[in-house]
Amino acid sequence: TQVDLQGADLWKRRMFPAMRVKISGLDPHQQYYIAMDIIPVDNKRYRYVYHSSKWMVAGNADSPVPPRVYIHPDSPASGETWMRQVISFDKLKLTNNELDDQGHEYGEDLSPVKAVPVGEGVKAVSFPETSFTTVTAYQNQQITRLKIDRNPFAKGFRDSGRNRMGLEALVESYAFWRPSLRTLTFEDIPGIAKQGCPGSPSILQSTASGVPSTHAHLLS
Amino acid sequence: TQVDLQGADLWKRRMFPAMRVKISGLDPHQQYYIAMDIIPVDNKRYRYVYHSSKWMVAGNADSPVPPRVYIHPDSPASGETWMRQVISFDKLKLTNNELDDQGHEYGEDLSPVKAVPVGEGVKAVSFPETSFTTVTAYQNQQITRLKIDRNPFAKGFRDSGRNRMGLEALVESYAFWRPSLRTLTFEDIPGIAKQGCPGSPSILQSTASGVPSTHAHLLS
DNA sequence: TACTTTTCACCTAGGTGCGAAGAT
DNA sequence: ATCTTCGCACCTAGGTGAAAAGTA
Repeated sequence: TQVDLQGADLWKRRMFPAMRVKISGLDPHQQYYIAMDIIPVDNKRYRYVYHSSKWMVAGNADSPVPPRVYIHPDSPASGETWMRQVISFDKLKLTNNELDDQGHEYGEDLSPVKAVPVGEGVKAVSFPETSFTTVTAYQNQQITRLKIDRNPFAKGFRDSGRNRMGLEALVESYAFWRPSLRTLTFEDIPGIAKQGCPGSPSILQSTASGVPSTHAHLLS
Repeated sequence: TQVDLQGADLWKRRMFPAMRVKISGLDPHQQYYIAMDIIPVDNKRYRYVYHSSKWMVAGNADSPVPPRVYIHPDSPASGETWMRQVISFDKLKLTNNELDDQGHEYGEDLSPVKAVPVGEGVKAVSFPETSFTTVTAYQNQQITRLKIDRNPFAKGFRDSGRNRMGLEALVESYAFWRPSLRTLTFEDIPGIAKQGCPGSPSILQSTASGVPSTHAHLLS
């Protein structure tokens, strides 16, 4: 999935199809912290070659960034509360600014290994299917349309002239801003993932891609 | 202080000069719930008589309303967290709807005695200086001006033609949306309280007045 | 040129007082 | 008539993609 980290505030931009997780197996009466971090897939940067419609290696990633963790704002809460409904990380913000440590996120770490959350009784789970690509401009018109059609804040760009292909009916059949269980990816939309859109782990220009993962901090 | 519970959504209206409290003496490592409720001053309703500029008794209050408690959204938090900064109840909403129990507030109880929060180790503190009057229309132009000048959301009504008396300079000298320590009342604005504006405990038309008080719930 | 940062029109979401419309 | 409720213009606060402006 491509994530736009371009344009305006390169400072702080939400990750649009937000990470949404359902948890089970917690102690209902125990208090938990739940956090999320992002790990780079590799240390390369990519460039989109238009005529071949592919991502080509275009150098190495920026200098490694100290790992950061986004603690879910509902933390701490009881296991009962966490398990009651889907946990959404929709307020997490991406940035490439190394100085920003206001609980925001943006991984450009070298090591592809989880190493961030230190402490007692910490359990980390990684979701490879949530890997995404940070871009400065969407290189796929289908992705642009998805972003505009499904993000409420992009409604201003929804001129009906943009939706013209047959895929629009399928997109519309999905609930608005209600992604599927674990997380909303393009796999949710039939036809897109299978066409092989160029959104797998890779980089464009200056930003890195990574694998968001959730970490459940078990505290006393 | 008069609180507008009129016009649009009689449903849910914020209490504008919000209740703001600073707490000390808590156990820093203990978890606390902090809540607030409102208690009626009496069971009468009042009418503003224009020529005499006074509130006159105009009947009895509406049927008693089951007492409701507004739990501060930061609850639960450690004593250290609570004591670190001023606790603001600016998201508390007033309503006269008896069915609304979505954590909203509006007291029209008969008993002037605190009785709401039951539980272990509950401490309740009442602030008589925060008594206010719910009205359907502001009966005092100075109050209207204060509401418009100091509430960011009422900026659309700030035509400079309204501010003309000498009091405006004093109002402007105060920080915007930063009331004094315990709570923002008209006592914060020199000249208003001393002129005896008709905003002491009393009622206009259909709504009740009350004394907001904070209750610290000490839990394990 | 090539890349980064700022700006902007256009939205969502919600809080104001006021005036019109409804209800009794 | 009086009282209640609804609608509305006008704000705050913040999230979009696109395009302009800045930077080397």
